[in-house]
Amino acid sequence: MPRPSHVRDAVASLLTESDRHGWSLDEVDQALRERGIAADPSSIFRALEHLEGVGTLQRVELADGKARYELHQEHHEHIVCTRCGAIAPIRGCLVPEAHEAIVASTGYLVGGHKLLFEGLCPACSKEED
Amino acid sequence: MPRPSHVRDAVASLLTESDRHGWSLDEVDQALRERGIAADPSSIFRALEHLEGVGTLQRVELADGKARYELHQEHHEHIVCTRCGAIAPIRGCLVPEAHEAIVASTGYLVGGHKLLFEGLCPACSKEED
DNA sequence: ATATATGCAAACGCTTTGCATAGAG
DNA sequence: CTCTATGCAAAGCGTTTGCATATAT
Repeated sequence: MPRPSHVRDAVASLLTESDRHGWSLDEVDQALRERGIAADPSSIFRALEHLEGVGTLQRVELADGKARYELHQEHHEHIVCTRCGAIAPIRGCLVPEAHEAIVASTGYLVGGHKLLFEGLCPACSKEED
Repeated sequence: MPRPSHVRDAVASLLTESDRHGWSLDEVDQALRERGIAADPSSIFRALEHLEGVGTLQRVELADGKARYELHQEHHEHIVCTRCGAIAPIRGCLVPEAHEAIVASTGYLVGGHKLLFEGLCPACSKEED
């Protein structure tokens, strides 16, 4: 029988209770510490891995080379601030059904897509004068 | 005055003469060896970095965490084969002018986007029966 | 003589794994 | 006793940098 797993539980609560997207391992680590929970990075890694395996989380790649996780939910895109790195979700799908056109031009069978916008978050756009 | 730079020149010719997109450092290294040119990874890295700096190449991120380079050219997207990793370009822009909608929903000022399709390349889709 | 491209080796950041331990059932 | 979550330490992997060397001008 499984033992209680404080790290895994803490990671799950954190990502469930926050509406933040695209958590890196370090960001999870830091947020846990702020909640008074110190956990080893490898434990957080395994927690994220496990929660992805059971379908609670999904891994997203935001083109900065870091593994990022968020609640597994309906398809959506992200926008990342090029100045401070803040990540916001963009609900809905902005990519038209271009599958046929892509098959025609490349011969590839399209399985899915990842769309990432870049820009300035509200706070950073103010400070840029 | 600059000295001749065989590594940099070889990298530039390679990426210019091939129509392949999204070269990783390792792929460049291997292709150079096949051309009979052995170069240290750090030299290839610096060559890519330099060629990006002078505008010959551009760095692209294809969500696998590797730094990838290709000829600097007009905006286009990519599709990557989930089975063998082959990369093909998709000419034109498939993302509608959703900037106003994104500003409305997120408050971010949109600067650009990166769109990556995933699928099966022609060769792999045959072998999948 | 000066400037720079290169190789070599090592540092680095982040991810991942091996191993021993501790603690719940 | 058995099984699993955890910490600790170390290995991996790709990128990046410091340093000494070689070489063209």
